[in-house]
Amino acid sequence: MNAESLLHYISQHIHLTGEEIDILLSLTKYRKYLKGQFVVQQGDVCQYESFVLSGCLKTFYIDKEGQEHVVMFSVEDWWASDLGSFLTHTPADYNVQCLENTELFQFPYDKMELLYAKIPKLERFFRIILQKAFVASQKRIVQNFSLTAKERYLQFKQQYPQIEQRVPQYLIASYLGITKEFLSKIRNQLILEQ
Amino acid sequence: MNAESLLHYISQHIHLTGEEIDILLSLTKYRKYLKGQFVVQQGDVCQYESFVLSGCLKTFYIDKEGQEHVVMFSVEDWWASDLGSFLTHTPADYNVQCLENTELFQFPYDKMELLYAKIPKLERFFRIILQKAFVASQKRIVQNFSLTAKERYLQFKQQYPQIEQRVPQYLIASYLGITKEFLSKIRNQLILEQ
DNA sequence: GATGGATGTTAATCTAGTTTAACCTTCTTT
DNA sequence: AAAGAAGGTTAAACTAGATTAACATCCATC
Repeated sequence: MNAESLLHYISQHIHLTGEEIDILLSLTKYRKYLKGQFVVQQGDVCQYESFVLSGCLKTFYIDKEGQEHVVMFSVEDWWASDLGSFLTHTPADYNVQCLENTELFQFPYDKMELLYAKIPKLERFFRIILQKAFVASQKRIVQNFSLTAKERYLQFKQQYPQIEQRVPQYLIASYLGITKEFLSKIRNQLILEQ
Repeated sequence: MNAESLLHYISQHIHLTGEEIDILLSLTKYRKYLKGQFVVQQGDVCQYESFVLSGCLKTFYIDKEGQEHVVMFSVEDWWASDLGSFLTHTPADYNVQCLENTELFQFPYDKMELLYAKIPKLERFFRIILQKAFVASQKRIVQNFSLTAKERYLQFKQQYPQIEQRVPQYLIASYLGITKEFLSKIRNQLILEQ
């Protein structure tokens, strides 16, 4: 196990003492998942906020027509969870599934209040990362409206070059809100263009 | 001036002592705007997080074609800001404009760290409202992909009946990511249906 | 009460992106 | 090396929603 990357990530926002680190590690847990395994299933209550130590996951939603919509990808140093379900302890709207063998560091629902009580600085930490996540989410909403599918794809490639390499095309299409056939057409166009 | 509604809103999430309330009020400010006035302008740095005491605002983005895209509406007991600009102190991507005469309670950028230092509980407060905002934002992304324009309109009416009454139709169309002409068509369809 | 600005509607034409369906290419697994 | 799965491509027919343009309505204010 190796919590180094989590501690390094946290240290970019707040400073924890050795004692606080011990408390943090005692109240959270490390877990490995295999490619294909589900960390959260639509309908179940999401029990963890999971920090990605290694690997890659997709968060997706199955709509009433049975269509899959990718909400986000999570790679190293990012989070995976159905936050809505986790916070309100109600059934999850989303699935979270591993696209590769994955190592997670999990913050359990029933330990959160204790964690915040023992390490109040964590309030600040989560406030800061939520601010960033919210800003990014708002930006994505506008882009989905103001950009064409081709522009969104180019933007995605530029913003997440690592993810583009690791994830199958049809999932990227889903993330962009288009069909895999249309993404294939866009890619063909881009090749012809240069 | 009447900070009651802000204090009531805050009290739903954390408890402030009388002394803390005094500090809060001394470091923030009340301001009135007229219909049409801009609270934030695209390109300027956003100086405040503003809590809405009364009135109504739109946050919108002008794209490179000059088209307006409404990102959110803010009414009583909600927030208005370009959070990305506010947090990173960089030029705003969005405009925030009053749709009615509006009373705001403003948290200044250069007082935030002092506020957090003097009232650490505010970290928790903002963490909690950001969690909610992020969850809502993620949900909107999925809905924009998985629902038709008509379904999104019905959903909007149901979720924000107050806003639908107060705001011109063409802005609702923009919020839904469709043209005013198409929204008009949808409304006509809905009338014919029943 | 007329003028103008802001809002809303209707209808014809157009297009970005979907659907369907067939086929191709790679990995895995046996 | 054969046989599937899983992923990716192509192309024709289709549709949700955009665009354009003309007209209608509701006001505020001179």
